[in-house]
Amino acid sequence: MHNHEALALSAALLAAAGDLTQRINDGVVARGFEVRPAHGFAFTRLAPAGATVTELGVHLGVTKQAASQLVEELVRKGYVERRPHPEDARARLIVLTERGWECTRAAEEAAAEAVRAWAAVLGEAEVRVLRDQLSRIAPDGPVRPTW
Amino acid sequence: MHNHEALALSAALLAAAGDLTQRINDGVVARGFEVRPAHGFAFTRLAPAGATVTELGVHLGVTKQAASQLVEELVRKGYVERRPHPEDARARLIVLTERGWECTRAAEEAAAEAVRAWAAVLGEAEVRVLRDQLSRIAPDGPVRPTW
DNA sequence: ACAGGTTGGTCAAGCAGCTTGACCATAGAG
DNA sequence: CTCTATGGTCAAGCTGCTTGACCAACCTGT
Repeated sequence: MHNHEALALSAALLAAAGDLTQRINDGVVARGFEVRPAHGFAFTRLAPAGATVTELGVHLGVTKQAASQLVEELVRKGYVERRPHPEDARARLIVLTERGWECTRAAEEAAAEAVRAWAAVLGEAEVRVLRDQLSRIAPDGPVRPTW
Repeated sequence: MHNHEALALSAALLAAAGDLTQRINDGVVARGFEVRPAHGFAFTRLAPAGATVTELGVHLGVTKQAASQLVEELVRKGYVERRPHPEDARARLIVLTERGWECTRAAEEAAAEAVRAWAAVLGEAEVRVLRDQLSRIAPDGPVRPTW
């Protein structure tokens, strides 16, 4: 593979990621939630069993202070709440509220919608292959919100 | 494909894009260029035959004012220069300097290096398939630098 | 038991990079 | 030869991040 092809791959990857991010966020906003993409990335970390502010910062690739500000905003908008951590009195466990779960489901719907558009171009099977390939590349790297 | 799988695909795509972006930029910086990722995205638009500030803004997904500021920074650092536009006296054609071309080549090398790491995991053929699939999804969408 | 260092979280200030709004010069249509 | 649209810059403002300082709670070793 020549050098300029590698750069083209990068550009295609970034364009696809940007396209998808915008489609999902647009879909969520259209369903009546006041959020930005970074919030969605936070939800995917919080959904399973909650997380601390510091863990959230690692997941998003930002400082814990920035993560704390983001949580503050989500609390204000009613999507999450801070609870005392069951095992560490210093920490707080951030968990989704019912509204937060609704928003997460809306994001899943919007994501499925966007991916269906891809499936129409590539075919269902190809999309599955694409997902499998991608998941082997950066298994649990941080989702860096800005560049 | 279930909804949560679509969201997982999105996450994988974003993580891969973030990973790749950082690797490329790290590689370019290590080769002695003082740039951030947005500059690289600008270069890919400027490389073929130059571009106007407005065109650059469209490519990057920002306002022309923001693009103008970015160009100003690149001029200051010696990577590009503003020339009178051959067909429109209002416009200016932004073109790469020799140093700009060096930086572009460095980015291509760094990108090839990063993609080689992927090929070690997926196999050369799979990477080619990946690129082809991606290029069919968002052919020339803007590279949105922030979210 | 407790001193010393580590870790989770917040407060506060600063800043980089973007946006909006205003403006000028040139282009292009009628 | 006006009238509107377009390319570009200047200026001001804002958002979301960073760095630095700090407190409270944890966790060692002694």
